[in-house]
Amino acid sequence: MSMDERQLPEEVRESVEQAWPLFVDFLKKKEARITQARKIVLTQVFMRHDHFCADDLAAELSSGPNHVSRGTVYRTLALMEEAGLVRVIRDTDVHAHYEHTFNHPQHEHMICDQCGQFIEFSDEQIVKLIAKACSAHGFRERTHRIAVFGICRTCAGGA
Amino acid sequence: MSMDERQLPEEVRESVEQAWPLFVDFLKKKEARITQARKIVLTQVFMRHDHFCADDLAAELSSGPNHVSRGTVYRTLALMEEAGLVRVIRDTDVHAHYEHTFNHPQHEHMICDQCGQFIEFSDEQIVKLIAKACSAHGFRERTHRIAVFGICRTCAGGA
DNA sequence: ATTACTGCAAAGCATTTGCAAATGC
DNA sequence: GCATTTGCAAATGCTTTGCAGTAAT
Repeated sequence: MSMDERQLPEEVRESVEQAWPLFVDFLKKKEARITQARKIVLTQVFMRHDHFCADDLAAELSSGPNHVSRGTVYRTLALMEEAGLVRVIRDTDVHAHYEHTFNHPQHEHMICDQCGQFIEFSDEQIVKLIAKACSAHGFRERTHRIAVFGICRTCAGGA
Repeated sequence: MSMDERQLPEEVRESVEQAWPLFVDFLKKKEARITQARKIVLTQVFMRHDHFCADDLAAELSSGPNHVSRGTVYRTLALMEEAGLVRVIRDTDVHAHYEHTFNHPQHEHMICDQCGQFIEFSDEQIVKLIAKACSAHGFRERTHRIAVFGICRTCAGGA
């Protein structure tokens, strides 16, 4: 329960010191509470260099002095995402989506947050730039996937 | 069990007539069998205009003359993906991945099929082009996600 | 005849949720 | 003190799997 910040690596402490006030503001605006558990989760997030999965984080916090339950970790991560402090880079939608590729050239998708509609678009330039980035990194591309999230014209304009 | 093709809409029948032989070739190379169930699933895939989820497809085939079990639908979809006839546009990886956004500007990812490593890259041009595509579609972007799948330099070069 | 595939139902597994106890305000 | 959170464990829901029967080669 202590959340003793003196034990944190320097750069982690720095990030936490900057990010925590932002989360506090967000929570206040939402009229939600500032709790120990939320601070512990936020701190643990910044302990990770980059990518992590919710479940690993939950496992790390499942024991020890800074114990936070699995459910709370998931709930807090959702809040942090809403606050813009964390980004989902690979999600598990309720289920997998497919499309057939036959007579259906590569294209990308915009997905409406509100109605869930998929809008297809394609851009040769983008495809080329991705290929370029790959060769710059010595990465052999098999396929790529672009998803843009936001609000579609209908949902934005209408009712 | 009949798979009576005379009842299929014209353009569906056409796609199936072209795609099925490709799947047959793929299965032969793999020394797998050409089965009724596999043809039914393939046909059903082409009945869908574009996006569909595995579970819906399974539901559609769970009764009626062209009955195929849920397990088989999932197994066949995996084969069709391997054959390149279908593309996953939104997947359920084992679990969700996150990253913090604080002091960590927007960037994209290359994900190695073999070692699972995430390689970060960013390209201002791509971001601009996506924004442009969005405004062309009247889509209000909240965020986007690019994932490139393939083989990383280490896995390609080494052992 | 073999051997792979299918169907079924049960198991897996990350994530979510209900509820009583705890904590922040 | 009152309302939100938390922890726990049970539920959820998509997907996978084991196994016995069935179909393809």
